[in-house]
Amino acid sequence: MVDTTADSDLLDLRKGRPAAGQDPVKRAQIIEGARRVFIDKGFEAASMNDITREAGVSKGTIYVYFENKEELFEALIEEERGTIFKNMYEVLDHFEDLRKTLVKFGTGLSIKITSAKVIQAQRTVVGAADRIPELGARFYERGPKRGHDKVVSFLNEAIARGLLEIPDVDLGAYQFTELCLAGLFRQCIFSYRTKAPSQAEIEKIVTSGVDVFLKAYGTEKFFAEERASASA
Amino acid sequence: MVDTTADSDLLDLRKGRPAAGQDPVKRAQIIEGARRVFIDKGFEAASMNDITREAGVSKGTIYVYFENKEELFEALIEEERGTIFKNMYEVLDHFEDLRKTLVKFGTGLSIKITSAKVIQAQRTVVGAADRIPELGARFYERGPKRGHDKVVSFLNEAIARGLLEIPDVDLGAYQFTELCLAGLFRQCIFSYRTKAPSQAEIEKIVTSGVDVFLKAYGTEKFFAEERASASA
Amino acid sequence: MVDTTADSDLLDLRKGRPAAGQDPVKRAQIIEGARRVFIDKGFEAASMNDITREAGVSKGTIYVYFENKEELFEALIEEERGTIFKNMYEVLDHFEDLRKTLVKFGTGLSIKITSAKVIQAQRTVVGAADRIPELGARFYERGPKRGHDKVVSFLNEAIARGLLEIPDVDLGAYQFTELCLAGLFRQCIFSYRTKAPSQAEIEKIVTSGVDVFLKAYGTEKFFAEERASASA
Amino acid sequence: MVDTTADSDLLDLRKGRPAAGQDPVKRAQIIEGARRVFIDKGFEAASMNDITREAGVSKGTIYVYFENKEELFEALIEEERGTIFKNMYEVLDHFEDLRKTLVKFGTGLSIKITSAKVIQAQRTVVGAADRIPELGARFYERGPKRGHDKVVSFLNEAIARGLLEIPDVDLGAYQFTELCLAGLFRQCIFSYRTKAPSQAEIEKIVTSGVDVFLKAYGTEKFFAEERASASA
DNA sequence: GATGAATGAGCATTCATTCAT
DNA sequence: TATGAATGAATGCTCATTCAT
Repeated sequence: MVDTTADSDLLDLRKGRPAAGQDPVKRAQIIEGARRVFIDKGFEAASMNDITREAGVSKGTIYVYFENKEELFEALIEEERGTIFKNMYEVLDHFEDLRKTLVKFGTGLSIKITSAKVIQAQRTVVGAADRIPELGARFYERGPKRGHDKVVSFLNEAIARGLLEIPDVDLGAYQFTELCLAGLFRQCIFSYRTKAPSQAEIEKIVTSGVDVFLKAYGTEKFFAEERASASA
Repeated sequence: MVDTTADSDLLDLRKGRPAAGQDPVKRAQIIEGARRVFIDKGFEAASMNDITREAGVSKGTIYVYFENKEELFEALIEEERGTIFKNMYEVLDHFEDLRKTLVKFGTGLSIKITSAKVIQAQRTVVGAADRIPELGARFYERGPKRGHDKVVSFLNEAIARGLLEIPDVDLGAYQFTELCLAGLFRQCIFSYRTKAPSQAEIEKIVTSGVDVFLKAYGTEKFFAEERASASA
Repeated sequence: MVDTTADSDLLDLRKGRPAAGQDPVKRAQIIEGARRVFIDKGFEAASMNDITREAGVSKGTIYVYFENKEELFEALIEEERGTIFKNMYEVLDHFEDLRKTLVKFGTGLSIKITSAKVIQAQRTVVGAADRIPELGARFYERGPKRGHDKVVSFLNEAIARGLLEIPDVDLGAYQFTELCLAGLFRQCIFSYRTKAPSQAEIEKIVTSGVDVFLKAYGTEKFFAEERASASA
Repeated sequence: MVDTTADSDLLDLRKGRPAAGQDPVKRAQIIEGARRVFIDKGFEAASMNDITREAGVSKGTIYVYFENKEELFEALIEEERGTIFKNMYEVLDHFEDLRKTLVKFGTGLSIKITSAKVIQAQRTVVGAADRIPELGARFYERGPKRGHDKVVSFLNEAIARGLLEIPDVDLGAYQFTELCLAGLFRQCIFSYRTKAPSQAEIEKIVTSGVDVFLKAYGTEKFFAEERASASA
């Protein structure tokens, strides 16, 4: 009410009670409870009571932080997406050896996407996408789509360097991604596979996928350079 | 339990009334109603009343034929799977021109899998897969998996004929399928795409996919034959 | 199940279970429970659970018979209105002695409108009219308004017979009704009076009200006839 | 309880901070917020949060000044009553031309009582009267009843002057008031009329009402004087 | 064996009230 | 003393399931 101290900064460090719906700790607590319940049961089957119990906050409090069930779910997915796709594309930022980069990136991508946690999250989004299509769309747009764009950029760079020749880069990027996941995504999401593929399996798939990709799109120059560096 | 006594109701013209939950006509009738409702609304949003109405049978009767909503859904999916993947693989049965066959098969596959109806069904299965993992597994196993096996056979035939050279045929088959769907499956299932891709788009993707596949795995012999038939 | 007997008539007398939402006994039971609760607590404060308990039927059943709380309340009011205003206007149907008829009618009207039960019902409607104005409007329209129209007809008859002379018959009818209730309605509805006025009190008020009304609107002819019949 | 100690907070410039729930300024502020919300939404639909916002005080503070929602509402009605009926009866204080005075008073009364705001307030009181009968009673007693007494006084004055002859003055006063409202009150309170009647309509009703009243109760002397002043 | 009326636990959401700060 | 974040009982309503007919 009076004179906040002079060193009051961008971060409000006062120990005072945070404003309604503003306490990030409580927010995180709710999201964490929601994660457990939504991931475990799916959107429809999850009840706000379950979340209340799991989060250890009262019903009313949840509704202070989130307008309704749908918005809470969206917030969770937003978080989840952030976590999932974080750092996934860094390896594409510094252009070095083409094949190695593609393998490294493809491996990281496949591991992430087929990890148990991420598969469950994706299943939940897919299940909810039926009733809230925008939600699924938003998830795709800000997750996989963004990644796709990064791949396109990277491929363009390789084309500029004369290492690749791709008639339709956009399509090429999709092909690359799919080759890295060959079969895994569908197997996981339909729970035909009940646990994530091993690193070895993924590496085998990705190596082969990259091989196919490069055989199709690699230029003479690329193969010449590869032979040269191999004999070196 | 089967033969009801001779004084069986005059109205029942079939040979003896079937035991409770045993009449296959009624069963089909229920499944048909369930199909319309589940596909239209998804598992959670579908109400047993809707199904009752759509199937034209009473609530009680449904519960004689199926333990509960979940079991009815499972039965439907079992059926649906059969319908979806039926005839999809016929084109692979008669080996003719390799590239043309692959394109034709790939196109049919992509159209089917990305059709609104099938995407809906898959979304529902995925959504439910979390709670009933066997359901998703069974769906995959008897649907996509069986198709995959057909592709493997076909590729083996092509290898036998010296047209392809594939180190890991199983993996190659996955790669082929994924190349035909490049990006579409994920876009559809997350409802980033809200309607099925056009035939033209699919054809473009499949043509490119087959091209990549053949560049990677086609033998000298294959390309020689292709050049020959082209110049003919 | 087949062949309802030949004498099946307009009234379905079968003892079979009535269709959903069609059993008039159950309907009456629900309405009766609703009456007790709504009248006791008012629209908002009455809970569907209370009504469930009071009516001795399950929640679901109420919702089979009535779309929602509001509609249940409307149905109750509809009934209530019917009960309240039934037979109230019969006395106006056979034109006899003017003054006597007016007194008789006015007395009946006042007794009805100020009876504890009716006052409570009106209070409930008024309380609800705030949130559901159409409801109050409908109550007025089909209750008091209809009565008002009957009074207008009656007064027109009297005018035609040369017994009354009223510049604005519509207004005259309102004046008559208000004179019969002089003060009572407001006193009752605000619960300034906690019990219904006595018959004696009402008779006194009505007699006086009719007197005022006739002094204002009675014709020479009317008074002449009255004098004549008095001296007879 | 009143005198807080000398070291009272520097910020409080008033003579000692009032004891909890004792500051009349804050009390008025709360009542004012409550007025806006209760009148706008009715008792049930008004939320304490709305009032908090409208009054600009905290939830806790309201609960220091008023035990609960009901009590706050009661306090408001107490106030409101004062406001509504204030100045309504001034016109009766100076006896001048009888007919004109009655018309003027009747018009003012009808306009007030049928104004949207006042109807709203009355509806709310009526709605609540069932649960808190004393509230309605007190409202009537200190509002309409007090007005009624003023009318009685005025009529007695007119009787004393030989202008009126009324066997039962108390009843006459009720009759007069009702004649001025002929039909309007019930129409408004049941929301059959959704907006207040026009000044013209009220004037017509009141003029007619006063006419009826005077025809019934006016003395020879009154009519003689009126004829005289008319011909003057 | 079939029916569909009835059930009541369950849902998402609101809001009067409390109490730590 | 004043605050407003947190509470959780209560709301209207739905729907999978049961069981008397």
